[in-house]
Amino acid sequence: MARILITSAIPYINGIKHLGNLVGSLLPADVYARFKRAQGFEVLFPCATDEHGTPAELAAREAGQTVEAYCAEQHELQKRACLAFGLSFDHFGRSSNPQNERLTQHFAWALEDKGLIEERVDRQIYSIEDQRFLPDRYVEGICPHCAYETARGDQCDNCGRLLDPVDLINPYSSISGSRNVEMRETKHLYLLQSKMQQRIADWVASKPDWPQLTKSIAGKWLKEGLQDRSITRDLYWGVPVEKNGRPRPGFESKVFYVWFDAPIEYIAATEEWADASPDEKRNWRSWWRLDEGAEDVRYVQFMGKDNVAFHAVSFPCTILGSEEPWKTVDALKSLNWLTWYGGKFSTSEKRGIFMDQALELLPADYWRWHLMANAPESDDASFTLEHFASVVNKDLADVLGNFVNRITRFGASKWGEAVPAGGAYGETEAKLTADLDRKIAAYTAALDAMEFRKAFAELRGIWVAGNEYLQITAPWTAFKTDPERAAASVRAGLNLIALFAALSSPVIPATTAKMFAIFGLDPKVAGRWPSSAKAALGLLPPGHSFNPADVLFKKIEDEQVQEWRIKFGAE
RNA sequence: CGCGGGGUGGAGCAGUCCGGUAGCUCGUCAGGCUCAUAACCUGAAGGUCGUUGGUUCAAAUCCAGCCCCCGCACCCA
Repeated sequence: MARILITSAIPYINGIKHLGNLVGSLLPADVYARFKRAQGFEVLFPCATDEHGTPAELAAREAGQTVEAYCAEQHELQKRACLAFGLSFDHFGRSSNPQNERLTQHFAWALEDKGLIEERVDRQIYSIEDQRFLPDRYVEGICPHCAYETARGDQCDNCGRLLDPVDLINPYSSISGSRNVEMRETKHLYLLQSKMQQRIADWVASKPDWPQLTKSIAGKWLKEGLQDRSITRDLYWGVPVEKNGRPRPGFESKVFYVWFDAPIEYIAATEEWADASPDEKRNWRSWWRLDEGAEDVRYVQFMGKDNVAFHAVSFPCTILGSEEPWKTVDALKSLNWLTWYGGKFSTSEKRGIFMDQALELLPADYWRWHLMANAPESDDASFTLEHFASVVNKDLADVLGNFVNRITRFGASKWGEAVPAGGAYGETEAKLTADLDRKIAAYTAALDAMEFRKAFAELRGIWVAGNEYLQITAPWTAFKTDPERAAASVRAGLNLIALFAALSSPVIPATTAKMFAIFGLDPKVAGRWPSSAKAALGLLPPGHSFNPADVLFKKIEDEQVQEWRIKFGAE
């Protein structure tokens, strides 16, 4: 059976991520990983924090910490939040670890060897007050094209033109505001992406199954023509620029650009995963090297739409340019943005809910269900607490939770806490299983296609079918006239709980565990992806004992919504 | 002429690539049921698919123009 490698865009180190980041890549990747594991595939799902770059340096300085200490602390916070959300990474690494440093230098060396890297002298803005070269986005000034007053160094927000910061009129540092800046010459390494134009175009053309959004973004970049780009920066914090194992002359105070080393961390995190458990002799190269066993690997990436160009074009330049047999992405799922009441999630203005805060309000599954069932797939989607409460109350509490509650309570009250014997499945059950098989097939197909909204609408329909079945067989009525029939109906209902648990495991794993626990089932065995509803209805034999669970989901009250609205800055 | 995304019953969305009875969830209303978290099940009302024009036997779907909304502005994706 094929192996599946899954990555999510790695979260930047600064701060715990908000719900938009979560649903944009981390959560869909996790849902897909859990789905594929349940189907029996060998899955590897590594993740990491993206730690390098100017923002981390500045944030550390503001916090009065060294950047190393700052990143170590932030990494632990993020790791804890991800685990608490049930994100099932096989390893959660750090792009600042030695594995990534070695691999980044390896790729730079390989690219240079193939004539795809050259030194160029740039003129760049140096801020005397800040004692540093200013990256493009930290230089502001007047746009030379449209005279807009606060154009950023990389792009004018008024006329949209891409700019070179040295062309700005009256430039100043947006870090300190200082106008005491000057132009200095400095050497940088350039990745000659222009030479890769045809190879990337051919490679993209070999991926006809990519979704619309992905193809259009990649197509746009290719149409405009790939530009050579600088892959080094004048920073302290990053992968040092070396040559033959020594600091590269003229680059002693430079590091690789964060966007060059960050995607390499996908590979490095896999190496970290192997190194973390030497006893198991994990072979990370068998996941990434086509010459070392990776030809049976299917690689699926998840990311927000802003990251598509880097994954569909830039990172492939690095990989393909090396001319080494590295695995490249097969399927690429990109999501749009989640907005907070139609506006932006904002750290500084305290708008929106962050992962750690969310879990203080409600368990992870509440958020996971709502976010995935309403994932921003075709367009940006707006998160509102009102919508969240409505979806949780209806889908989780009323449809699924209530189903489990009504059948276990009724069964226990009439037959005791064991699956009732007696009666036999008949025509109604045959119709039910035929209907469920159709729905399960549609659900499975949607998950395979990574169409999450559609998938979870199907799953909800499966839960509803359980309630419909109980309504039709009405064991509470049948019990009076035909107890055998009622027993069969309750037996089917109890088995449906186990079936629903298995089917729900990708999205609400903690609830799945609770549902299996009702019957003392081992999730590893019972959690395997169901192939036949008919077989599923016979899983729990008569006499199998169970414990009616507490209510699975509590409803969200209007007062809570009001309270949270105020607390999290809803407009 | 900046770039990109979008306008489908009260709300949120699917359908648009590959034209052919307008679909789903919530909400509303009515009925049923009473095992269950005032829950569940059934049914109904409600839309000339932003707008104008074109192509066609036929357009939400194809073509052209126009209008409106949302991102692209410290932090952030």
